Amino acid sequence: MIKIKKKSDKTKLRIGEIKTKRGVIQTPFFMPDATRAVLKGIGNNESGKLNLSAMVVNTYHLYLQPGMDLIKKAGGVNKFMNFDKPLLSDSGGFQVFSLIHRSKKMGKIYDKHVEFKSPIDGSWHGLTPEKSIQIQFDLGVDMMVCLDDCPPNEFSRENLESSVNRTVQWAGRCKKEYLTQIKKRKIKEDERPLLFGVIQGGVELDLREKCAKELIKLDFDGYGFGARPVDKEGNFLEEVLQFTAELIPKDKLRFALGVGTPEDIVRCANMGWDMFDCVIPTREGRHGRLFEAISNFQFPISKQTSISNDQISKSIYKTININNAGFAMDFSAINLNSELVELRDYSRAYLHHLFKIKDSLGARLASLNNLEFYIKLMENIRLGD
RNA sequence: GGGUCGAUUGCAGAGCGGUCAAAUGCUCGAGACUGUAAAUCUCGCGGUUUUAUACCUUCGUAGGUUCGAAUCCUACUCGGCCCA
Repeated sequence: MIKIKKKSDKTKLRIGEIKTKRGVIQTPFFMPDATRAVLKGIGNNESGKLNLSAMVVNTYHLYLQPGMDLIKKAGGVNKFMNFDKPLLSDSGGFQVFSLIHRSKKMGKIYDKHVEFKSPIDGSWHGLTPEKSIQIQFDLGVDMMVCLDDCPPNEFSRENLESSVNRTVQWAGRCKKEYLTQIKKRKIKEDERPLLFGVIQGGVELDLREKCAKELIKLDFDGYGFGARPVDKEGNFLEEVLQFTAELIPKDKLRFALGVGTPEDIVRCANMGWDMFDCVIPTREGRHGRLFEAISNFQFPISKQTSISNDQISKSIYKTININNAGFAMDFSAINLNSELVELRDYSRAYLHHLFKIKDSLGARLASLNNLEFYIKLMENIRLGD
């Protein structure tokens, strides 16, 4: 499925490409989260400027709002949001389960399906693996994800085990429904969306292994890393990520869902993970935190492997909080090295001002800055070592 | 000129004898954010230190009553409104 073009001799980093119906994507790559079919505060037509590989939308959010009838009438989510590059839809598992794990009132998990309450209007909905897949076909995306049971990492072993069992069982139903939909919709082989299974198991390595083995039997295009990639204290689960990457067949795509900080991405790429998505660049941008590359990615960062996250982050980038008083009079460019004219021409003092007066242009500029940083980070990783 | 109401910590604005360094909101200062219930949330915001049911300074100014005053009284200063 993944065509490997280059491998590192020092690490597990692999550089390659994958084919989707909307085009070829160079790996490893990062997808910003456009959860509700919009890159928050930015818009989707920045793709030309930003050189995005792909983006992530969410089954759960779009099903609730604006609803699938509308998306179908719009001609699919790509058309609706005016984005012609590949899209991946997340299954909604993470959202529904995090909703329920945060408040039991918000839903209930059954073996066959999951029920949840819409936080928007309080209405009740059911989600089955089949329904999740059908919705994703209706979205018309390039890559889709099986509905999984996503537990918090600190769950008991017993709970993690049952979530693995449920995830595997649901993955089987997803695959079956996927094949049914392919047939029903008469989708040709080179037009079919890629399907990902999600490996759960929390921090229990043997459960990760069990989950991976069962999923591999079902044969997916790629496999994702389920659950949060960090523990409660925010420590990156390096051992678990490393172990899980090894479980996935070499010709399959490895998708580290929700990863992450730049240093987490570098480390995961060096473990052989191919795909990433995260809210960090856009969310932190909206909150005024800007990523700034040290030495503007002049050298390959994939060399940095066995050193700690802290060291990696210090050697790649620093962040600034544009809200801080020190920027009030800083008339230097937001980012002198940016490809985007507005990031070169607007000053930090002006961006500081925009945040102070809460004008959305501030969020937009900061998010653009961070996305450009992430995209350049991935381009740099793809240089190899 | 007469009457009347008011003056509170950057702003607005509670408080009307002790539990008040003084609610709340904003501003301000800082922090968090990892398959987005996040343009959100957290903390700080008179000073000092031994960080405490501590001390000092503060509720227009100056006095007074009281064990005790931002809160009551008197005068003054300034401001709003009403009447001349």
